[in-house]
Amino acid sequence: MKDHIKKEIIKVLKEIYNLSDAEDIVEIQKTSNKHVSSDYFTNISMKLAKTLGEKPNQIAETIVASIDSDKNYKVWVAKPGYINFTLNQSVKNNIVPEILKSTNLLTSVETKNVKNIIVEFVSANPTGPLHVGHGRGAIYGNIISKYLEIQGHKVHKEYYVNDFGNQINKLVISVFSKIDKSIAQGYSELYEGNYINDISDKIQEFIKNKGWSITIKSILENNEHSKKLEACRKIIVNSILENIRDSLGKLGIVFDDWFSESMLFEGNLVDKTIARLKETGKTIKKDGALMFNDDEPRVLIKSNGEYTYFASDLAYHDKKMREFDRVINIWGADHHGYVNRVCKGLESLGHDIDKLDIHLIQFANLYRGKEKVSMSTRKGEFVKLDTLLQEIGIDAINYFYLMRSKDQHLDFDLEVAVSSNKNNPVYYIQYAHARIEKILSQVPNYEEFEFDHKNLKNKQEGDLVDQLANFSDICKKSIINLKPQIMTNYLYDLSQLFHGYYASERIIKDEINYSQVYLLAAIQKVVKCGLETINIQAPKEM
RNA sequence: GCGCCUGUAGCUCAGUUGGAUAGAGCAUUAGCUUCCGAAGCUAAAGGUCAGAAGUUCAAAUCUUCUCAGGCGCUCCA
Repeated sequence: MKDHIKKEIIKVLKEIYNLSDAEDIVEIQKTSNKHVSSDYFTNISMKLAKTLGEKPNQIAETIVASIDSDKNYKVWVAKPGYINFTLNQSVKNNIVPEILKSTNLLTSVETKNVKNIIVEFVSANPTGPLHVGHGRGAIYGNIISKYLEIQGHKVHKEYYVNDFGNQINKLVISVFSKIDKSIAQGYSELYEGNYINDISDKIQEFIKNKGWSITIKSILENNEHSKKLEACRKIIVNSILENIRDSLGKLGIVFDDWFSESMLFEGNLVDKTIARLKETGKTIKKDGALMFNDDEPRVLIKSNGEYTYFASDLAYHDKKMREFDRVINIWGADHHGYVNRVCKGLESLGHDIDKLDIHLIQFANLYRGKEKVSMSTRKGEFVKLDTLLQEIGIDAINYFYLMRSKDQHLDFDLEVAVSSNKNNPVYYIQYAHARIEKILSQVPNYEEFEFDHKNLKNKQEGDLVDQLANFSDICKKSIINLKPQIMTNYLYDLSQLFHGYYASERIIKDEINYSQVYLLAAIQKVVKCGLETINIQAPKEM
């Protein structure tokens, strides 16, 4: 209908004003103002006022006078020159059967340009269980991947495992020092927490089973035992990774690959990447270290010969850039200072930086009522993601982490998230779905009756129909632009309209208006579809 | 000091490509059950869109500056 109106306007403009570029300047917009009872409007007369030297109102009247009359809508002018189009309600009502007939409500977001995309997210260091600080990135990365899949792209979800370097050594020391306290000497800020104790038990059992009759200290310090140390290191890292994988699995997050940093070194990829970087002349030697010469020199190889995180990260990204059409990283906002460095490095390696998309996620604060929940990672006193899941459930986790733009700091109130009332948007939306289910179950034969577009007349029905008609646009905005919060907001608004309607209009009555039942069925279908796209269940009863 | 994000009602936040009188929820106040789930609904009240200047017929939205908050600027990862 929008396109039809646009064509009509263009036609008129060409006739009256002989405008050759009418196609480019005519815009038909959806009316969002609540005080104006129109569905679409155009601002074309304001745009033309200057060049034509006429008042916008006058131009609008002239255009309207030339528009062929159409049964489907009314055209009218409003100051200072808006041309409004009010669609006939019963024509709009046809969205209801259209939705019900559709086998896939999301076809409008499908792409013709299918790409091979890697989404890397979470990638928390394997030095402890996931805590609530990891939650937002995990849920966000998962939905971004899903959104890209809905669009038809080939998506590869990857977790980058930093199992190389200092923090892993520190982890090993932390575990070993539980067996022999003297090992901790000389180290500060070792990892603490029950999980460290659990793993040290595991190591002790492993050593016992192997029948090794050597001290834990000698495994660590004696070079003869380097293979034994390596075996222990693997057990430690793997048991943490298992825990992480398990936590993510409970959240419905499954990765296609867990790519390990040490693989980069085993395959000499880091050296190869650095060698290529050297060829570009962008590296310098300074104070015995090899540096990438960006705005500021950035260390690749330390003066003691160790590689920095930056070095292996460049190798990793180099690999991703070669293997995929589009590379997406989900990082915490605290990494933003690092973005430029990686981009510059990749550019020097000859990559098209437009292929790389780094999503920085702002931090989320958890509250229990007014009290802020501490996220301190010191001494293991953090709230684990598992604990959060147990407390509020998977649906609330998804919704609350997705309800705000990634650029927005997020305040997440646990008391609201566990409440079973209208204060909790998740319950409110799910309740709408369940309420409709209850009604539909009482008229199981409704499909034997015809939908009549003339039988939805009141204001609330009109508002609901408009909101249903918006769904396709909302999907585009949310799914194509990768903005889940647009979906959560839409579903909340739709539920609100529904609950108001439900309270004022009785559906099951002596003479049932089956068109109303169809309307509810369409609402339910849209709610369900919307919830599914953001990984939330649509319960039939609750 | 430099960089990124944010600033809209008492609180938490929507606000589409710049459009008409600024939108919800919470909290507050006043109401609504012989009836499909009150796990709900209706209404009132609440605004210097951080501030200033600019662009425009039109600015919460774009530009510049100022102020405030969060985060980052290691031979850390």
